[in-house]
Amino acid sequence: MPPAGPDRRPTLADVAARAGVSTALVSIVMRDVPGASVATRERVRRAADELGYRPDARARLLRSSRSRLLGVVFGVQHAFHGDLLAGLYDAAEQAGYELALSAVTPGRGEQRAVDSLLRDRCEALVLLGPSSPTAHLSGLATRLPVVVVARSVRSAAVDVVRTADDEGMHLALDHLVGLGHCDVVHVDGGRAPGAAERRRGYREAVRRHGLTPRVLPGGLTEDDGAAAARTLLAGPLPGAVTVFNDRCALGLLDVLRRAGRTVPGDVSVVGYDDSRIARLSSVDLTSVAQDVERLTALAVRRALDRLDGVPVEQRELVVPPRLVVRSTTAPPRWSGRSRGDGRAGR
Amino acid sequence: MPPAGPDRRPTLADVAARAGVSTALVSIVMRDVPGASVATRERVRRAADELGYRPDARARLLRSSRSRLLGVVFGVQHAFHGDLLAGLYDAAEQAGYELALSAVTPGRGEQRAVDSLLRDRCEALVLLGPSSPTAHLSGLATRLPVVVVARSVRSAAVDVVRTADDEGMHLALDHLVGLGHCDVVHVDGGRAPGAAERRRGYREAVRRHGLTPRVLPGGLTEDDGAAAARTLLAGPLPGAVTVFNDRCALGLLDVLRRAGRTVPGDVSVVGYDDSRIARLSSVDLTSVAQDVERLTALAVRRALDRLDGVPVEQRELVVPPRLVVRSTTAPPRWSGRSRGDGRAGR
DNA sequence: GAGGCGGTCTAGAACGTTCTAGGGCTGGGA
DNA sequence: TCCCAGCCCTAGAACGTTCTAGACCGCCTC
Repeated sequence: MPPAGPDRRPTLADVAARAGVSTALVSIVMRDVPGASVATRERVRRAADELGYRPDARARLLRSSRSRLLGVVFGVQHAFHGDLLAGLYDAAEQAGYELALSAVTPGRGEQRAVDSLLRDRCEALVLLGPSSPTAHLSGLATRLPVVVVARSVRSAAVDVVRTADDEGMHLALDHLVGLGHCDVVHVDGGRAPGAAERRRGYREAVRRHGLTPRVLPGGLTEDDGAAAARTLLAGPLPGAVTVFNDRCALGLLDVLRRAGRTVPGDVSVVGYDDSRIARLSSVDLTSVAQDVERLTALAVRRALDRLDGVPVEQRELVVPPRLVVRSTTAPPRWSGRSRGDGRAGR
Repeated sequence: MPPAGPDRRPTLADVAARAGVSTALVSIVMRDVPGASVATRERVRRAADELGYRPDARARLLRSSRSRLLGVVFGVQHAFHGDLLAGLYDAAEQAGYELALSAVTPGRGEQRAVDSLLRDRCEALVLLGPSSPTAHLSGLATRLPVVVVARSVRSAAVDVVRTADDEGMHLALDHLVGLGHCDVVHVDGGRAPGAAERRRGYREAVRRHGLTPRVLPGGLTEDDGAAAARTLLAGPLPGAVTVFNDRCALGLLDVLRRAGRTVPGDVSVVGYDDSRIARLSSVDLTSVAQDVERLTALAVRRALDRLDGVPVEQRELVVPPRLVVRSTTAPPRWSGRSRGDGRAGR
């Protein structure tokens, strides 16, 4: 269907020649800005269609000082980043911006991902759970607005949009304590983004309820959870466990169940992220949900505010999480409240 | 550290002025091509560093006819696409190409993902498991080389790089039959890319072994697998099950085990993709592995061959899979061969 | 001493857009 | 009649690179 030569892409000039007008006018028509009569618009449009003309993003951006391009660095491994990407696309589109994606892979570090976006003349950068040192991020932020999502960064130069992870742990503990639990262990995320906040939130919440905290080393994969479960099985089982994220919780669940323990019968388990896996009917994991839509909308908004020089009041935007109660939490066996359906709050 | 004004990015001209040379010479130095003395190189490099100069990819690509840019469309939902991306980055880098990423999300269809890449002046397109109709892909391929990965397309215009899915199912069945199984059910992937080939491969292999095929509707998520498991539990259990992919297998495993059936004791299960989940020690799923490195290397190679006008002999490149035997497969209980360790081949 | 040659370097024209100035019209008011 | 405003349209200069031609210099060769 597309016509003729695979030799050269048609340009504005080709369309102009065919329609018998100037390139400037074609540009006007293609951008849908005022300055052309209806009749000409029609004619130009037809010529463009016949030639299969597509505007050249490079040339366009080269000319106009604003690139209306938002760079996003994401990790290819993290399912959660996929969700964030979807939200970012939506938010960027509403603001009239395009996204330029750059992935971090096992063979391609954050530095390289960022470099490629800088070459692309992005106006601002959105980094999903970056692992670069703070100093490096600060340096980057002197060049262009940098918004970090899902990790907290102690630097006055970069903006942060994140979930109130401590609050999420409070929700989890309120829920568990409300069910009657009084020994809740936390399986940690180590150095992963958000892990420190969640650990801190757990400690606070446990103390607030007058209980004693116990933190077990974990990580962000199922294997880390499985290892933690084995540690747990070595001693007397706690009544409940909060886990750094859903993946880790999954590994933990699996090992516990294979060891003959029932969930939530013997142990209650709370995950984090409310990932697709958690929502599956076969898993049905109680989990702390991050508000993806809000996180992404705020991240884009903040980047644009910085670009427009809008004064911002707080560098860090914290979005409240939400507890999604499913079937891995229930009153403890010994509590005499075992008729509870596991979905009741306090 | 980066100097002075956040007002304007330094350009070639700025560096040239500071180093006291022409822009052309700076260009030569930055590109590391012959045509400048060591002394000047040194001087220009220093000037560039001092200014924090970064080349502008847009302008660069605008000028040079070849963009050395490969467009990749991927689905934000699919973990497997993440693996492929990592491989594509490696392959592209070795060939001196850059990748331009465009994601398909719930709110952003394939068409839009492709359009944005076309505007970016990519030289060729790599589509990961696209769902567009064949006719549409053919149309696209008249504009620029199109390589489809992990889906087979009946169009003379587009190249395909995929795993020999039928062969994968043969491997799975040879393994199971070798263990002594004679009733193997397949849980299907429906309309998902690759599902048809795997189903066909299953049917062929079963017939070849003189057994009778039985295909159960499934899908690509854990929930689909869970549903299939419930169907299975309604009747007499087969000795073994092959499943469309690992995620689906996971859901199936979960439901079977919760119903008190043991794997591989009561049923053997084989997944597909050898995903990270399958490899986890707690899951340890026997699975058919796709050769990601080879798939991606071939995809890039093929795209470049088309660009260079190298004549290609076969439009479809089929990569053999590999069976990774883990602990979800073992001889059937009734077979009298129960002392087999489940890892033995035929 | 003329000519040629390799090594450095530069001027200026691309590349495909958008933007700034302005040039013709047409029509309406003084 | 003249002027001005408004519409539609165009010429030509950007944007930041790369590429093509060629200039200049010193040295070697004949």
